[in-house]
Amino acid sequence: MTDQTTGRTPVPDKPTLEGLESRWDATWEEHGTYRFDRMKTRDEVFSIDTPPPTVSGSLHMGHVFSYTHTDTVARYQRMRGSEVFYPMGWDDNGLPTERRVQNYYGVRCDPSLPHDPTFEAPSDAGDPKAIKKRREINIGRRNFVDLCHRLTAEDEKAFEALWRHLGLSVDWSQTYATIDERSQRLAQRAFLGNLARGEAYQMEAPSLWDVTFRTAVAQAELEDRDRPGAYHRLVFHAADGSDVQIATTRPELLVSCVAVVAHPDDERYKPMFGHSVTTPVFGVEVPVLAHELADPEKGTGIAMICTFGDTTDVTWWRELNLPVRAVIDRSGRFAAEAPTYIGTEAGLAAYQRLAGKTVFSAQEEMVSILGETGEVVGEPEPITHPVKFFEKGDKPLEIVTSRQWYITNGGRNPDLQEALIARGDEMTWHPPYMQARYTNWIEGLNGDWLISRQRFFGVPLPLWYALDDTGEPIYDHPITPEPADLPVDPSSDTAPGYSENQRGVPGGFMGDPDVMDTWATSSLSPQIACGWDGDDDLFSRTYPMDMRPQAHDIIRTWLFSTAVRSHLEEDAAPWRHCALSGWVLDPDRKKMSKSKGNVVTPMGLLEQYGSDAVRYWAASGRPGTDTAFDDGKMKIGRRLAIKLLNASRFVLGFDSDSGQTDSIDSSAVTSPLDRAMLAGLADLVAETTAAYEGFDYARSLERTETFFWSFTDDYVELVKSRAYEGDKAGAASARASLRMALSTMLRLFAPVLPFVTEEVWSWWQEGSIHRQAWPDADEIRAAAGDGDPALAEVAAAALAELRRHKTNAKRSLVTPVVAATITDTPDRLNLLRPVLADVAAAARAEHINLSEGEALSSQVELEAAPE
RNA sequence: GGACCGUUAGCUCAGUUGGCUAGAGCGCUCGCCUCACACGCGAGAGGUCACUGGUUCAAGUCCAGUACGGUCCA
Repeated sequence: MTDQTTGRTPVPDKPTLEGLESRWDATWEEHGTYRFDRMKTRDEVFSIDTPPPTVSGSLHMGHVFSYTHTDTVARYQRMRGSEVFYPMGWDDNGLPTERRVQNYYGVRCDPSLPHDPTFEAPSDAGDPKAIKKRREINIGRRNFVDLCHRLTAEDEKAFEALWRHLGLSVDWSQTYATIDERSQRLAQRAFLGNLARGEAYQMEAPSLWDVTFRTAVAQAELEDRDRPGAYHRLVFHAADGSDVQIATTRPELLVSCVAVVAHPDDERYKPMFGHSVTTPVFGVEVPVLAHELADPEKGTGIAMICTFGDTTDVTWWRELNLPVRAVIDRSGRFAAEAPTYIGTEAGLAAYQRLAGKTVFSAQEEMVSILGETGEVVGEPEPITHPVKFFEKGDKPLEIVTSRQWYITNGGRNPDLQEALIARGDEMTWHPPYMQARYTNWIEGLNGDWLISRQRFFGVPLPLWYALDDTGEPIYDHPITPEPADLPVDPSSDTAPGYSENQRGVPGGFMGDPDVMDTWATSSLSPQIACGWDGDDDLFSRTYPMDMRPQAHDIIRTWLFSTAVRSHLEEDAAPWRHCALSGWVLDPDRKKMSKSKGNVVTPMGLLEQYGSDAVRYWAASGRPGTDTAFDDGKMKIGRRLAIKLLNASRFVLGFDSDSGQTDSIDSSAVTSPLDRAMLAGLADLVAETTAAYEGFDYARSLERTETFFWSFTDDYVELVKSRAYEGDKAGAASARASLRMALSTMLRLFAPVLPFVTEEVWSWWQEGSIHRQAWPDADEIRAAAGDGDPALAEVAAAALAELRRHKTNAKRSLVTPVVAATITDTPDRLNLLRPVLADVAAAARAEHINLSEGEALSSQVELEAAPE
């Protein structure tokens, strides 16, 4: 029930946490509590670049963990008086969504199929059994993309509902999706800018290729996985009739061998440099070359260079100016046509046995051919070696030569590399050692950023190519759209200066079929959020952004690519602070991930323990530190929230002496114990403020919590009877101090426990606690006057000493004390004297004698136990 | 192989520029219906601060090395 005149709700008899989330979320929405006021100037604004979560699938505890950290900082900044700009985006383009749509609807995209305007989503969507029975339906690209939009729209709703339940103080009127029209326009415009400035270029080059997804992948998407393999010793033939044994893990690539290579200092092979050898089976003559990347310890110390077995082959190919002899096509199979450089009948016959085979079966076939010709020595020697995989794929990557688009990122330009590393110094890293990850990644780059993807659900590359008289595309001069026409889809929009019936015909045009890498759009999140494409006013008030939070595993991808784009576009670092959060580990200290099957879904936990409790767990994880999933910690958080309700009920149960429920009369604070408590509180405020200034929400929470528990366990017990029945001044002092402490601690807890603190605030104050001023240490210190925190500590220790007697006697704590003597050092007794009356009252003692001694001890006589 | 992080009570973790007898919570044991709270309160047991050496009046803290665990990159 709400009081009509004050807007306050009365203190309930039995306060509870149940239902706080939906009630306060609705109120905050109604009052626009987290709405951004765009009239504020840049120095008044704190802008947060929330990395848009990928909407495919579900949110996991890692999201809850990391986003809670961000929210605590957002709430702190808001209370400090900053106007917080805190938009939320969704990153829904790209492969994960495509896979999800394929599985959910049981469809497959076939870009060669025409658009079907009458197509409707399969009615058995979401039913894996039914889909398995009927098999996948092939649909055209536009129909497929429609389904992607449809599914992600549902996901976005579910995500927003969860975020609201968790209590993120996001301005929900400021959402975007990296695939929405505005983001597409912006991403294409940025790309065209890169192109005009020479930062984007296309190149026919070897690139890593996933044969399952049939797309190129970038360096940032790679991971090494250890796989079993084997060295096969192949016999090459020198001109003088001698043989050379060369060990390889990929004998099937023998046909694409272009050279053999050994270390320049390797005495075994020095005499052969400059000469040539012929390959077994195929009889192709290849040179013997020297290069320091050839490892004398590996295999026989001399390696064959193929097109392309691994990234070292690519390096050798580039640095040694070798020809290309590609045999594997984009589906990962050997080409049907035998290469023309095979000069022998036997070689051609051998190739026919490989044609059309996958890499795996071609290897078996090649080994048996080598066995037949006797050009393999001994048994294969099994080894385990790292193999490159697409992080989302499950087949080893092949290297194929293809025409791809790149954005420069320092991987081929030392000056740019240095400049990007220097950008790292413009940002403050939390924790600081994370900057090393950024620097190391840039130093290890070996190529530019490959941004084109042979996929469907993404932002199209905004380009067309003129076709020459034979129908071949003229890549050197791509046709670009007018800025006003953006966004464009070159596969359905007509190139400027052409008519649609010229598509695909000689003398006509073709659209670039590729889309951009997801990160080519999401790396522009500061530009998208801040209105770079036309809202210069907003941009000037929010960019560069103040804070970018993320988990530490995406430093190399998202963080870095965003830094690249801001550097190229704005000549600036995108943010002032980078906050890195750790991972959520399962109790066995393994990273929680879907593939490991150890994920816990957040909504059940939020409902079971309450959002504040789950946030408490999350905020206990220090910045950058991996944290074990721990529902025990959530139970503690829940206990804390309940304690706050009950302690508040106690404090607010006393009538305010001024008659105003919300007022605090600091001049009433006269008792030494009250002043001591408030002095400690002032120290707490100073410490937690400093912690938040360093983005250390965990430290702030820990200190506040410790203070709060001793407040309830000791201080409240010590002043309880004085507050109830003390003399007028003593009671007034206790009541005012209790209120001041409550008001302060509620605000200190508010960033972590937004629901319960708002609930309690509403019992006695007007407006949202989340728009109140952060507590001021000086103000509290002024009220504390000459207060010394040591008095409160001595009082608590004395009370504990008296409690111990009752506990040891197995008596209730309310058992009256007939006689008591406390012994302690003179110094501590001097601290104790001013607060002795409060100690005696809390211990139910009429009188306490003091005695000087070496250390704290006591003699106590309790009232006789009833018979 | 390179870089970074970590190792403190059974568990999860604090411990700031070196400075009293190393702390908290959970768990465990025992007790207590106490006028905010039994979803609570009180008390107790529990540690060779991974190891070795060094600096210092003084080291969990600083330095060097080792071991183990983790992450990122080759």
